Amino acid sequence: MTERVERILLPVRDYGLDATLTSGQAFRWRQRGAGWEGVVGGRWVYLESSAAGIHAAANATGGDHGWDWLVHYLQANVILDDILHTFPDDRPLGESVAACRGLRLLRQDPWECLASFICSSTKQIVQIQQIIELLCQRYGQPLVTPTARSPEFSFPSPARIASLSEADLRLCKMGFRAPYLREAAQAIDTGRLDLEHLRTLPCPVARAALMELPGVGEKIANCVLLFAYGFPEAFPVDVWIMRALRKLYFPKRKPTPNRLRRFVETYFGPNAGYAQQYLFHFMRTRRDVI
DNA sequence: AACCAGGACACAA
DNA sequence: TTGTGTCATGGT
Repeated sequence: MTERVERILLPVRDYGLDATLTSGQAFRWRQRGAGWEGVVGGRWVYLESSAAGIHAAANATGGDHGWDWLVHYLQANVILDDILHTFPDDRPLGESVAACRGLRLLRQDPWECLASFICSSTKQIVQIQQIIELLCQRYGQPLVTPTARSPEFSFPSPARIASLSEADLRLCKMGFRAPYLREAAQAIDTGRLDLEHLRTLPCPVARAALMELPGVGEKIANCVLLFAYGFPEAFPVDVWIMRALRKLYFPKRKPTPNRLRRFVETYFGPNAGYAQQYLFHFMRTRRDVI
């Protein structure tokens, strides 16, 4: 089939593309040449940053709303300084911001984000990437890509995954998470959970709704609230963040879950989720410092 | 080669 | 409420 690649320059400042795409919030970006190749909203995309901004290449779609979908995904219209100014002024956060210049939060598709993080529990990021890639290769739909390029696949829909057996899913190396993913897909496919409706709800209500799903606890729910719905106060606490918080802010003895919740939602301010992402990426890339 | 990974859950005390 | 075992897989 024929395809035509369109290109654009998004003139965005303070955008750390590498940090953003490798900070464990999205799992389908692969380094290719000087940039990154991935799939957004069912389209193949190539991104490369330069001093002028982000160069993007994607298939022509028929000119509906131009590149709005990509600007929205990248959150390229967000004024990063406005976010950073709301952070508390302490040393670990200051070092994290300095080391992770331009780190952003993406605005992902809720289903892909939810499914990805259901597969994430006690897995390293590289393994999560492998699981997601297997899932897409096996059960996604082939996408139009530039010629002479390896085939890309869409992220399988809730209906598609709901139609699979647990054994089918285990072929993607997701182990005990397979029944969780299957049941979540069924809940959404049958309409028992409406992911679009969650956008309109207050953050705590949306969190409670997500946690109704098997295999979705507070941490995974917060990842979806932050990375897909854009609730900037959602604060996922994984093992890395827990280690950082205990060492930096609770050196005496470890806080109870309730104490920890109250701390992160008061201390880090209205954009606690952004602060969390900076601490997380800093911890994982400069392990020696903290 | 042990140890651990962007956890959740059932169950014990 | 807080602690422990279990689940599956493979990277480091």
